[in-house]
Amino acid sequence: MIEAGARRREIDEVASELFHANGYAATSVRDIAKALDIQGASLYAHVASKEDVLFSIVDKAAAAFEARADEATEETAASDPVERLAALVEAHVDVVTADPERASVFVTEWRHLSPDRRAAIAQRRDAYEHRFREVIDDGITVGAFRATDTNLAATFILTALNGVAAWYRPDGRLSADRIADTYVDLALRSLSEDHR
Amino acid sequence: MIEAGARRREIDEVASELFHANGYAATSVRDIAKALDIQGASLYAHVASKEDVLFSIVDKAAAAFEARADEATEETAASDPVERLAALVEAHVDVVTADPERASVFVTEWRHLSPDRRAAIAQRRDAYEHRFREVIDDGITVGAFRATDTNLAATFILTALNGVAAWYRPDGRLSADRIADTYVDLALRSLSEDHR
DNA sequence: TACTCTGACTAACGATCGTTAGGTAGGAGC
DNA sequence: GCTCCTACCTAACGATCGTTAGTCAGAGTA
Repeated sequence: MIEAGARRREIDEVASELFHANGYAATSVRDIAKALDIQGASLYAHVASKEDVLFSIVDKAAAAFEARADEATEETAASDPVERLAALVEAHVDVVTADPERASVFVTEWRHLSPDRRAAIAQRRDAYEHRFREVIDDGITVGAFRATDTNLAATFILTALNGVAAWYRPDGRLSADRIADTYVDLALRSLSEDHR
Repeated sequence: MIEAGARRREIDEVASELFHANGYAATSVRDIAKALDIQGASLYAHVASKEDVLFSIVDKAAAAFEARADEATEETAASDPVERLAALVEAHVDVVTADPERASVFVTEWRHLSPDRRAAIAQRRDAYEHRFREVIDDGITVGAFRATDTNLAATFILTALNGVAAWYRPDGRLSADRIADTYVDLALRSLSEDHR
């Protein structure tokens, strides 16, 4: 009971790659099966539906973002908004670069979930994004940040962070750490008080 | 000969909406036809293939970005990099908000083009993004900007700009102008020299 | 009036889709 | 040795996919 399906995890893994590369709708159940060297119908011994696979991936990705944001928030709970935002940005980039396929599917394919699940994910995403808005607001209050519109600033930053999932390659020119550091710097400066 | 197919333009329009809402792969030819109150097969009186419709949309979007960037570059040719980048960012947001569905399809669905067309679009996109990298480099040279990695900074900004296509609604809380102004501010400050 | 062109139509093609049904080889547990 | 379970198989279901073929009403043109 401790081993909850090694094959099930393989399915999520190859499905992540295929959904990332070609999109959910353009990936068939038989495509996923072929990547595992089994028949399309055999997948249904492990999975109730194609959408279940998508949800499993999206759900895990959401949980990963939430967990790392929790850590980042706890570690920097009492510190100033600048450090807290830096920790949130770094955590986000870490999650993306740790599993870019999964993150990419989370960001771009969630609209293919059933209405119920889509709504649930939308709510979690909103709660997650709220953390960014909150820390930006705090920063404005204490005079560390300046922004004409908190929501827009948070969207600007979060969109840029999510975009990493679309182009990051583990064997690419830029290490995950380098990206995280640079993005923290860009995000903080986009909100910096002392411009010009 | 001056009227190059009013119906053809309608097809692109409704296809943009459907591709934006559900994605290219999840939108059938019959879906597009239904939105025009005709039969699926009747579309082929105007169009050679489904992919042609996608390409038409993507091609027009690419042309719109290029044209507005040309204008922005000409207007600010001799001025300083700060103004030139501001003009580029504003132009980009303008194009996106002027037709968010088309822009969204351009940003997210181009991978479903045939290899030839995909390569051609990738090249145009690269040339377009080069304008941003160039002006950022110029800004660093004259001491107006600071960035540890020009490519990464350009990607950060461009990703954020493209993201507008995903959430902008003409009847939403934020006007297109407001978004453009705020995003110009955020982009410029993310590169500002005098931080802290 | 006769002709052509335009923009639809119906019908159907073969392919592929997600999914179900039913079967079976092989290892684990009694 | 018998049973059960796991993980796969083959075959097939009905639906839907992009696309082609062939037809036709109506408008414009000679």
